[in-house]
Order: sequence, then C-alpha cells, then structure tokens
Amino acid sequence: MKKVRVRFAPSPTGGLHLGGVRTVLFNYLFAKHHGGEFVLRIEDTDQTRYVEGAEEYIMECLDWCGLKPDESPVAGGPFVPYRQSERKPMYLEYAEKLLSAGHAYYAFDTPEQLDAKRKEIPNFQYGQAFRNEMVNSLTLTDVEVKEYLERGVPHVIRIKMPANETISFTDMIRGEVSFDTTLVDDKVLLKADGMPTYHLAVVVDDYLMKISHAFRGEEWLPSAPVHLLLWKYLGWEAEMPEWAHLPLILKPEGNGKLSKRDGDRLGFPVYAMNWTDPKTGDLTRGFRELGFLPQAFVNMLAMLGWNDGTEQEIFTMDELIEKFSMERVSKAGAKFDFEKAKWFNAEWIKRSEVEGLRLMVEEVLEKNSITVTDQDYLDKVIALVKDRCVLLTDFWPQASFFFRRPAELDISAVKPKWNDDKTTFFEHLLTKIAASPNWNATDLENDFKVLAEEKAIKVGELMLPFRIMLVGGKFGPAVFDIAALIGKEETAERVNKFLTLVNE
RNA sequence: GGCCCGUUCGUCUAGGGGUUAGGACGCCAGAUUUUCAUUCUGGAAACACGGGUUCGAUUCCCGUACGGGCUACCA
Repeated sequence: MKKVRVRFAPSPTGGLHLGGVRTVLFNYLFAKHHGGEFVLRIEDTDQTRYVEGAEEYIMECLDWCGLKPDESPVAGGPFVPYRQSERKPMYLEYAEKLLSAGHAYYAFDTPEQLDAKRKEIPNFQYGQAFRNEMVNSLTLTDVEVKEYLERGVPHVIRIKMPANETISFTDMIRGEVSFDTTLVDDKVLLKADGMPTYHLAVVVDDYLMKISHAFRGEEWLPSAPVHLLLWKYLGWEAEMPEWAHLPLILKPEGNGKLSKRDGDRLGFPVYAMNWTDPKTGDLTRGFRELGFLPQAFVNMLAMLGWNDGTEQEIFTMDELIEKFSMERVSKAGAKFDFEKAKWFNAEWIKRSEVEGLRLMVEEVLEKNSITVTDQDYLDKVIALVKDRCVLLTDFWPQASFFFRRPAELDISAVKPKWNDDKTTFFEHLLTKIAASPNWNATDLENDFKVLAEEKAIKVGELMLPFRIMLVGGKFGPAVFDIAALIGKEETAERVNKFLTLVNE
C-alpha cells in the first residue's frame, strides 16, 4: 500500500459545522491508523465568499479537538502553498492541457445569458443537450474564438463530458457506484477570474499533494464522475486516490441535512466553537463554550456513523485511531441527537481525573468572578461534584457554594417544620463544633448524630435544614463533606446566618 | 422533473438465510443514596411495503414507497 495521505479541504466561509468536524475526524483517524499524513488545505477559490477569521477559526477548532494537521498553511510542508488562492497560477496549465486534448472548451456565455436560458428551458443543463446552442469554442469558429480571447472577452473553461459512457468507481463505504456521463453537465473548471472551481482544484491539488485517499461528504457524490474523468484526462489515473463519501448528519426532526439554523431554532450547538459573523456580528454558540469536553465531542462525532462492532461507546482518541476503519462507516445519514451528545459529555466528565478537569473548571469559575487561590481545595470540590455535572458549565451551579455563601436560602423548604428545639440543636452544635479539636466529615457526622439523640430529634429532620444552611437548596453532595470542606468558621457563619433568618 | 445515495426500536446502532433480533441515549418503574445527581435492577419500544430466489427470508435479487443529496463562473 502506498503512503497514506489524506486531506481536509474546507472553504473558509464561516464556522465549522459538526459534519465538517466529523469529516476531519474520519480523515485524521484513517491517516493515523495507517501511519499516514493528514493535510489541511484551504479551498478559498471563491473570493466572493471569503470570510474574515474563518481560516483561523477552523485551525483553532482542529486544535481544540486534538486533530493536528501534519501539513497546513501555517505548519507548511513539502507541498506549499496550502491555500488554493495562492496556487492560482498552477491551475491554468492543467486547464489548457485539457483544452488542447479536446476534453475542455472555452465558454463565453455571460451569467445573464445563462440565467435567461435556465428560465427559458425548464431543465436546462449546460452539457450534451444544449452545449451546441451556446457561445463557446465548440460553436464558434477558431478565428472567432481567437478574436474573443484577444479582445479579452470574459470566459470560463468547461469540461466536455463524453456521451454515453458509464463511469464507475468503488467507494470504500458504498461499494460500486456508477453514472451515465450523458446526464452529467459540462462543469466549469476555470472561472472568468482565473480561479479554478472546486472540481479542477481538488483534482489538481490531490494529485500534486500525492493524496492517497479522498474522503468527503455524500453531497459530493454526484460530481464524482467529473472528478474521475479529470483524473483520467489529465493522465493521472494510476495515481487517483481511493474515494469514500461519508453519510450526512441530518436534522433531529428528519428533513434535511443539519444546518446552523437548526441549532438556533432547536436550542443546541451545531458549530464546534462560538462563531461571530464579522459582518453581522451575530454569535452562533459552539460546543466548546457550552461546556463540552473536546474528548466527548470527538467521541460523540466518531459514533455518529461508525462503530467498532462491539458494544463499546466510550473511546479515547488513541483507541479510535487503533480501531477505526472506513469499511465500518455506515451508509445512511444520521439524525443528530443532542441528548446523546450530552450523555457522552457527562460520561467523560465522570471518567476524567480531577487534573484533567482543573483548568476547565477554573475557567468556568472565573466566568463567575471566582478566582481560585487554593488548588488543593479546587481539586477536592471537583472530586465531590463531577459526577453530577453534564456540562462543564454545570460546575458553577453545582459548586458555587464552595466558593461563596449562597445568595438565597430556600427557607420555605424547612420553615413549616421549624421549631425552637431545632434552633437549640443548631446553637449547641455550634458550641460543640467550636470546642472540637477535629474538623472532618466523619467526626462532624458523629457529633451531629449524638447531639440529635440527646435532643431527641430525628436526624432526618435536621439534615435538610443543615443542607439548606450550607448550600442554599436541596441539592449537592453529602452535607458533612461540604461542611468539612468549607471549614469550621464558614460552617458556623452559615448556620448563624440561617438561624437569624429563620427566627425573624 | 432528472440523476445518485440510502431505509433494523422515537434516536444512534449491532447482527445477518434458521436469533427470545443485541446494545446505547431518551422514556417508565423499582432499589440504593437521611437532598439532588450518580449507581444498580427491571420494563415498554424496531427489521418500510410487494414480489421473487430458497425447505426457510429481517438478511440475497427486483420493484414500489418513503427519506436524503446534487442539479451555480459555491464549496
């Protein structure tokens, strides 16, 4: 097998979509599984769609997900440049080669003329059926063409699709796929501005960059015959990559592929990270800022259309690399399920070591104006609450009371059953606490229970009030653990505060 | 419309000529946790339809239906 080289070739037009990240992931896993290289190539051939910051955003996404390209516009590599706009001069040569071999032709039709034609003819296709009615080097005389060219009349170069040929190939996921060339139109290869279209650019760059396997979304399947023919006409057939067209990620409710708008509408992220449109200033929320762990995000994406044949669902990147194979990717599109995505995240948080969570939790706390000064304390808090967090952002509601006194106490939860005996109990608890030389959960629990017995109050009647005092509400880890962690003084303060409040 | 791709619980999927069609998410019930979550146990829930092929099809073939993609000088 030749050296495996794959590429992810996004167009920098905005935020990186779930499906895009999954395409990168499958490329990456395949490459690393085979000890090959993963290339990032920017397909910025459409200047009208260029969006400021999109390229940087894409690279940051890859970085966050841990999908590091071996070659890229910033990392460089043996096949520079990796931005198609910077490769512009290279494409003309190949287009001309096709021209002289009769596999392509000049077309001078203006966009307006094409629009008119499309309106006039219901199923207009620039190809077999209508190319002879258009203004191109097939219908013009050589002299005319030469004259047009010399005059600088805007023109494109189109591929000349052959008639009545069946072109087929073996897709690594779908098996044999075939097309009738008569039904495929004469795609534009080189635009009037001298830039190649995707069709020419992928083929030329995949060849030049020695790409061994080309993986992309299923939406590219219909244009595969154009690419196959180009490989053939350019004389590179022997080096053509193997293809795999990945199934699409669909909207949760069924109809259509997932788009950014679905996220806004249904209330879940579609982009990997927050994306702010530089023109409108609109913010689209991403998985990262919502509180997803990159490992969980990657894991979830990998399972959307792939499995290893066992019942394992939680995989580390190394395991994915070890087990991934394109043949086990399913053919059908998958509807995105945000509930399952959250489950992956919760699993990852639970299974993560405290050290792995530290930085991210610290960030969440900082967003809530908490500066962590004692790392040991933070670690203990994380250990205590991580099992109850689904998103990293949950660490705030689940642990805020470890860092500041609860803003509000849910007194209504205990008030109806409150009485003077309970006040006395807690007052005595306070003096007992103050006198005790030890401060830990077990001793405290013991003192608490002994005292309850002395006062003839059921422990159960006292636990909830104690929790409300410390936490503010009916949630959180074991009360005595909380008390032990926040400290003797703080515990006393909170008890006192509650007592004055409840006895008002 | 044309072309291409697809179709197993609500969702993600395993499986594959003879299975009680397996798992996970979600949902429901119970247990544990003197809060909540976690955890554990159990439950409901699927082979789109019609023809073949076959002793036997959910599995193979052909149709139909349905879903999706493409049909730009966008990628």
